[in-house]
Amino acid sequence: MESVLSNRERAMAELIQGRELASQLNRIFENRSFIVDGAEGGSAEGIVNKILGSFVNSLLIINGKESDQEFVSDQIQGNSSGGGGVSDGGSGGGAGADSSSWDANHDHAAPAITSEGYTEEQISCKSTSTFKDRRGSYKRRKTLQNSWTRDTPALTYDGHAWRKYGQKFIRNAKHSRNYFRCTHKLECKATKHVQQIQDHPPLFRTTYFGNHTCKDYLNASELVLNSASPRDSSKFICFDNANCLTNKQEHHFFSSFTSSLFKKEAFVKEDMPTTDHMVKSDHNHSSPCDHLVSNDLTAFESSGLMSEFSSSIDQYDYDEEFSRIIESYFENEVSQYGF
DNA sequence: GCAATTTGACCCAG
DNA sequence: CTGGGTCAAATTGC
Repeated sequence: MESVLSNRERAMAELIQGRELASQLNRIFENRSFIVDGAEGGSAEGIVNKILGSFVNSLLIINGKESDQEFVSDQIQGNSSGGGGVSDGGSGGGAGADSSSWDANHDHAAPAITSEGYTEEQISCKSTSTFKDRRGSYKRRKTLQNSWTRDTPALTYDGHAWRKYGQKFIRNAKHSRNYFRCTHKLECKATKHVQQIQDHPPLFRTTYFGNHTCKDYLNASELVLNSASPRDSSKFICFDNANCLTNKQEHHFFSSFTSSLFKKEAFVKEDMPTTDHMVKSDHNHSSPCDHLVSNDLTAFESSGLMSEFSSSIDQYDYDEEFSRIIESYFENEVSQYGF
């Protein structure tokens, strides 16, 4: 049996390794041609995953759960590698960042609104339909311009708050399709729909339409986890703070960690180039790269790492030195990128 | 009471 | 004509 001191030293080593990886990440952001060895070591995502892996490893060591390391590592890698590794979750759709031709189309397609909010055309139809039920009275968009899709194994947060406005069983599809629009529907016309296209392993296809014109995508505090079934379509995870995430008492570090991740996402949205995570980018749309961090959240979320992570923090009676290292680990290194 | 979700109705592009 | 996309009343949850 190894002593706590020994474990601590090894945990420190893991953290130091993670620190070095964070430095690599820094170099990647500074020089995108940066190359390291390893299968996916050269990608920002890969390095982020390694950082997370190191951090989790250190916590597992501290808690004597090293046997789980391999599992944890597999989970992290598994959620980040391969075509299906895109971890924008189904319902947690991302936001478009481009200028939106769809917005224009959508706006243009929107018929003249009367004082009652209906077009003259629609009003003319009242005679044939019940005056009371005006459902479906709208001008459907003509094309799917400015849309793009993502296939992901899980449903994760994408930085935006979405409201579900419809659900439909699609012909020849096993699962229903769920329709979402931005919560700020008055000022933002971004929409998306999510459909589970595969059962084993689960694969969700999210199709985005238009771009977010609302500015507070960092304020979105909820995450739709799974909308595959009607009953499950309203599961949310609150990322406001560590409480929501872990159902445990707030932990300063973890809280800052999660909030930092979303700051990072905003950074990535603006500065990162298109990555290969977009399974299909069509309609002349250059994909917004907003999933670097989301992927990592997925890794935590889908593998149960979040709970493991937080519980480890809770259980470990860390001293000030350890706390300092952890905080500097992210604040000094990663915060350079706006985490 | 308010906001979000559910769900059936309806419209319209293809 | 069909079926995907959207609307909005009803329902649910906080």
